[in-house]
Amino acid sequence: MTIGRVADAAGVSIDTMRFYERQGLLAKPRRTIAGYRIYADEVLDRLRFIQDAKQLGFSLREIKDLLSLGVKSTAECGPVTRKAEAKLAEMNDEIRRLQRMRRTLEKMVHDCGGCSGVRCARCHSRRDVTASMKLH
Amino acid sequence: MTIGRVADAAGVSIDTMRFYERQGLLAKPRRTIAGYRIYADEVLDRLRFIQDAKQLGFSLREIKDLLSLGVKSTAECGPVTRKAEAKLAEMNDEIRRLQRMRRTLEKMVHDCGGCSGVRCARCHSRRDVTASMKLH
DNA sequence: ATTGACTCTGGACTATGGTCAAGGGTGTAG
DNA sequence: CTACACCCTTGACCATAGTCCAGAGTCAAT
Repeated sequence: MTIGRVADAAGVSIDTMRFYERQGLLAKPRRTIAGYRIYADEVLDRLRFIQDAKQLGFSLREIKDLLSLGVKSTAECGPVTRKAEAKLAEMNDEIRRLQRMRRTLEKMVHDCGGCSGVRCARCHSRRDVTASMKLH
Repeated sequence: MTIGRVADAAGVSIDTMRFYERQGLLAKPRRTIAGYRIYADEVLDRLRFIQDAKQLGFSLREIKDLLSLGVKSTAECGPVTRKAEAKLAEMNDEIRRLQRMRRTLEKMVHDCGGCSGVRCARCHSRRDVTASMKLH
């Protein structure tokens, strides 16, 4: 298959395919004499894997690592599971961070009811977060 | 105050100060004859505001908007509240997105116990997310 | 033979939030 | 006077995940 057919079948752009190749997520395919890339069907599995992993929140860099693990070994899933668990921990941190931000922002909106402006000259000395945003 | 003193006092770098100025978050300060930036103390309030808003998850672009609202009007906080509420909605979306990803990833890790590799040749036709990552 | 669709490479560009370096001028202390 | 710390501007660079473009070559059909 040429790059265009693969791209269509996988729902990615030709540019994305070439980009993934540069990034090491797709192996360098063989070429025709003219230099056209020729792919075997398996590349579609790989592209599917990449898209799934992206949806799970993995970065391309992380997906590359996952792929290199999976390709090397069909006997142990430990490393993959560990990566997944590490990612899970990261995601939990990020969720908690967002939740903290949300609480603070909610509080700010709630405390504001009908006040006057973003900054309050009387707040200068208060250094809890949002002190400078606190409304009268 | 010169830029270096302000930067030290606010805990940002000189480069950051100049960057904020370019981005329109800090007003262009007056200059000495030699061209040195001279700041009044109020710039510290502004920098504090920026840091607080950053902690709340606002982008510099959004902070710029908040500042322009706050500066223009001391009489209405409606626009600010509305921006905060819009941000809140965005954050809720993002939290939910992350939670969905987390659930999927948790499921994948859980279903995996002791299996063999990242990709499974038998999964080709299953197109729910993680089909391509599902382990035997 | 020519048209149109496809492919190639290399490099520039997007947004975000800065950081760093080069090459120069300024200010102050000894 | 000289050294050193500070400041100036311009412009390049980091990661992320691509997108887009120019200019050239290729392939298939008419």
